[in-house]
Amino acid sequence: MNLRDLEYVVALAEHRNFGRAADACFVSQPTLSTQVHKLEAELGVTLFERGTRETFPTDVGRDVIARARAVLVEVASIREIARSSQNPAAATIRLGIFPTLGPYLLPHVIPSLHRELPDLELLLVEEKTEELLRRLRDGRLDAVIVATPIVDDGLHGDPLFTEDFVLATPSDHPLAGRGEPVSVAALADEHVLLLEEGHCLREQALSVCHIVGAVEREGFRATSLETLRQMVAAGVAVTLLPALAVHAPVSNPDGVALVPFAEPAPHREISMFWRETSPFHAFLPRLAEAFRRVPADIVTPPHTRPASA
Amino acid sequence: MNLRDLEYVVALAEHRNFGRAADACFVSQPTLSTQVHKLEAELGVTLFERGTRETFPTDVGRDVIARARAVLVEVASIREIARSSQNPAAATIRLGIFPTLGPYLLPHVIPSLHRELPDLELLLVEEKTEELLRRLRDGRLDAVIVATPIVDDGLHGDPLFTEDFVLATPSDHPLAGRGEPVSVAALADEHVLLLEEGHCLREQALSVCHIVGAVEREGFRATSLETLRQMVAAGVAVTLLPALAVHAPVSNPDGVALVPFAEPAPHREISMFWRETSPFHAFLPRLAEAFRRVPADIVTPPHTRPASA
DNA sequence: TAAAAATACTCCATAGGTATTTTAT
DNA sequence: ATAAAATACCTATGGAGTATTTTTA
Repeated sequence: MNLRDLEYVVALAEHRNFGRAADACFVSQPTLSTQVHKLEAELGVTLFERGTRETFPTDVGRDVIARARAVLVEVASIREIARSSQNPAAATIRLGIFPTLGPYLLPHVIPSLHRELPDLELLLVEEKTEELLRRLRDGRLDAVIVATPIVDDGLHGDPLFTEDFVLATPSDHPLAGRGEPVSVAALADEHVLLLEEGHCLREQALSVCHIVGAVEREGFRATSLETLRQMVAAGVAVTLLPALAVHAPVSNPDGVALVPFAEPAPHREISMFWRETSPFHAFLPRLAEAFRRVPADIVTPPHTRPASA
Repeated sequence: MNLRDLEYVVALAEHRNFGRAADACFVSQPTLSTQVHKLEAELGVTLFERGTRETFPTDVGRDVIARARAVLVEVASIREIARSSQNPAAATIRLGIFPTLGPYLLPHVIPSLHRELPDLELLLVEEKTEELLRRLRDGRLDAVIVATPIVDDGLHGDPLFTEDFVLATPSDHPLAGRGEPVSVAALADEHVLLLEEGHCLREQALSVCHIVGAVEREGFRATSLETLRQMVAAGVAVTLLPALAVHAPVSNPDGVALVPFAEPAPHREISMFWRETSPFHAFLPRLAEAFRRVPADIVTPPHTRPASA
């Protein structure tokens, strides 16, 4: 058994086809085929059921491949430990961020980040929270930025900031008023437009609705925050938008009125998470620090009670 | 990098000497030397400081070696998963047990265990609890039997039984009486003989002493339970012995009187622990079950309140 | 001057390649 | 009939050996 063999079985489990797995490993199909065979012979078990159309792992195969993945993650971290001992700041970090935050947070952070850590390479991935955490746990991501609370097991979390929600209404909506803060209670009996299932913003807005007695606007579920915004502009209903999504450099379409909530405003807590065993464990607090550099008039720094106006 | 290289650096970190590490890996010194060099070149870091008298890991080396160990544990578990898929009961289990229990528990369990699981190979290790847990966590043991509570992180525990303590006194001691149960409170103001530091039996007996106001007999600390027993026989002082240590097939020396405690008797909880990620995770409950087969007149099965007489 | 590690060099096991055959739908 | 996997066979990288030199306490 050697590390290359483990890459082969992991690739084969992934691609379910010897030829494609071989391509992914940059070897020929016979090479991958014989090596997988040899590993099966060495272990004395069949790891894959070969079908002509598709190849898939046996029960033992699944267990073995899960361990093989763990081995490869450890090996990658050995390489990273060695590299980072030369220059910790020259890391390549695979960072995941969820869709209703990423596009609005990154413009505030990336420029200064690039200035402070010029050798840092950030590979950004935008996925829903559930997928981000899955990828973080199995080593496909090095860190994620998500809204707390999360069910964490073996993950280390570092709070970044608290982001208030604001009310977005069609301009001619009664609640639009003249932009003065409005109480959350004013939402009672409103029909609120929400994102589709799986977005954490949907759950966050829903929990606000449950508290004050608002209900979801039936029949429409937006697939992105931008769609949501456009639907409000089209006069369909009101919605909750996170603060970063309504501040410069983001511009708001005509027909949408933004109404801040009176304190205590509904909000969400944003944190960065990584595996305690990550090879970047010592470096990631510096990255988190950079992500805290969002103007305090947009978000609230962690461990700070929102000041009542 | 390949798995053999990782074995080399782990062995070298262990033996702190190229020649001895090479012997341990069954290769020649130049082979190990060149392979370690190549790995250092590949990683671009020095993993070991070479001295003529001794060789030891650099800071990066220590981190790398820790990960290398983790890799090798995972690889061992891949082999074990494959093997156990053929015959789960033919496992070779490295089982640790602490010194004041092992010699008295095993005779009650091994014979029937051997009958029920004839293909099972048990490698028994007797060490103090702290060392057992260290070895369990780093993969040198597959399971341990220790007294709860323990600080567990990622360990799975399965309660085995509750073992009462009995009072052992010199035969001419006032508390010896005629063997009738004696209250724990009777220990107040007694000087109790204890084991040396590091034995969990010492801590267990000490906590009983603290409750009733007994103190440690100064000047003597026994290094084993058998020594303790002999010192009681010699009339030095009283002590607490665990139930299994005073029942057949163990025989007690002349000059020692055994006095049971009245309910509720002081006792200790014995459990088996293993890593949640152990390749034996599915099998070990069967082993635990076997270790519960101790006559109920000696110990109390788990989740059973001791019946008041 | 000894003990330990590094170097020189040789060898061969095996990972990997190409060409081809076998298998299953 | 066709796509996929297995087999045959060849090549060459690199892991492991022995013999020897270099290093340092």
